Amino acid sequence: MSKARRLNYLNKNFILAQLPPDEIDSLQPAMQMARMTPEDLIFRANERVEYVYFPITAMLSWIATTSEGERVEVGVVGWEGMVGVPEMLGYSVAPFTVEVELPGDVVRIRAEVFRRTFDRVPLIQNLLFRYYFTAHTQLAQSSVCNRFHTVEERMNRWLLMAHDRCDGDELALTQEILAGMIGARRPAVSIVLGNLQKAGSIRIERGRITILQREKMEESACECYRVIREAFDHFIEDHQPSVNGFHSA
Amino acid sequence: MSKARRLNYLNKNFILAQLPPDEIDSLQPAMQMARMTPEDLIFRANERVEYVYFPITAMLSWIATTSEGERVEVGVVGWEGMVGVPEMLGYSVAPFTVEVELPGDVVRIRAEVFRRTFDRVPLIQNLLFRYYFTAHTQLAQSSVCNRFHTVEERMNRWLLMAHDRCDGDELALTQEILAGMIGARRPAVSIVLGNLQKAGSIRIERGRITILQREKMEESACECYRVIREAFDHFIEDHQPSVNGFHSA
DNA sequence: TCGAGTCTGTTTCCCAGCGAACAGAAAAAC
DNA sequence: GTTTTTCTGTTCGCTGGGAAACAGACTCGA
Repeated sequence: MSKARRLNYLNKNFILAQLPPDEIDSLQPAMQMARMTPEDLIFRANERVEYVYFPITAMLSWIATTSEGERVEVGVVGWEGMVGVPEMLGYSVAPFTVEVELPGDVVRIRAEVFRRTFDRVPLIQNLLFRYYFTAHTQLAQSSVCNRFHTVEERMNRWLLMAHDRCDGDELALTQEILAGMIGARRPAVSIVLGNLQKAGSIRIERGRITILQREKMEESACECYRVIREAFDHFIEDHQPSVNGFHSA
Repeated sequence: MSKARRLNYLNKNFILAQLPPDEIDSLQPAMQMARMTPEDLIFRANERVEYVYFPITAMLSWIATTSEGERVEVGVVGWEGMVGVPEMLGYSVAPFTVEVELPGDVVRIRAEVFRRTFDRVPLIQNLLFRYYFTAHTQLAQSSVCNRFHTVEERMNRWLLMAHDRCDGDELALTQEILAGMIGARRPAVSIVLGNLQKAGSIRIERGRITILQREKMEESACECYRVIREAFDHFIEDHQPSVNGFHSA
């Protein structure tokens, strides 16, 4: 699986791309493009949702936490998705935290504006329902992966998923943040990253990880990456029957 | 939180109960009541979905597995829910396995019949979308619980969730099955159950666990039980504004 | 240019729970 | 009844990775 075959979508968000042109036009005044960095919070669990977000080059994460402060990512949201569904369904607070994991651009729309469109257009409801279903598969597979697989396997999976959603081969994140993503301690991450670098798969710099040999990482990742990837490919394919090559590689 | 306050719903499935009477009438010929036991498979991952299922007293589980045969439950489905949403969205295969965990009654409807209703009635689409959103919270919390909490905490959570969905205080399951649910080995389950019995919370018999002191178990469970419970309460409450007391205990 | 702050590499100790194995008890089949 | 199967209780060695701690390296602001 190569990363290249998604480059068609780099310039826009997949969900937004499915909207009929006249709906896009009507949303235009309420849309803003913004550059987000990991310091920007999207939602904190149980706080009010004001905007819905459609990532372009940024990568967001759903984070689940315990009262002891442990945290693990349960799902990623990139150019293929959105966050803010709860508000569309009439829930005024988000059930968990959403953070910016990799800096980049997002489109945001005030929740009440997008909700009017959502309520009026069955196509969008169906699209988001399908997206949520896809996310369901992602959550389930992450769950079994977080339970049974080693730090090394989980890290391979995460880096590949991040690579699918970022712009280029460089991931701007610290090992501390990465540890929070895969639900491990920083020292464990440090050791595993060191091994990956020795193997030539990645290059480590302060605050940055560069993917060098994606293929090697795919080999050593657990099947969870493939399962999740196929779920998303299936979602994309359903709505883009005319695009050649996306799912056939 | 007491179990008693849901007894109103014991005789019917919550989703079905929300359907307009005329829709129920039209579905009636395609509906069957069936008694299911853990030997009956509902869906196996990647196989075709023929029926949608609405549990009454049975409890079903979503199971995620790895290629090594490890397995963990990622969500439970009881009287409050249904399985078969993928088929409604046009996916002909289920993304993961669904099994009967506790024996009991279910209502089943041929998938293509229920899909016609789903396609025609926006109310049902919205209802199922909300249900899926609720399940999302459940998956996310299960994920962090499976990652960080001890076997004892996870078992307390699971037993409470099962107790909420079964008929009475007896859970008909083996320790082997329970181990698969919480993603642990059987010996660990055996030891923890022994401790719970010593504490007077449960009674263990061959193939059966009886809940004796629910309150004590709620105290020693992690917060994950409460988080998931509140998500479901919220879902139920939204659609039952006239029912007093359900959410206020 | 220097020092404070941040990020990374590594070490040591320690334990929950996995893996494997087996004996005893209950149920089911004969 | 007796045999066979299934389920449960328990033991023990082993290990991945959690918890804590610290030194070195890089960055940036004053």
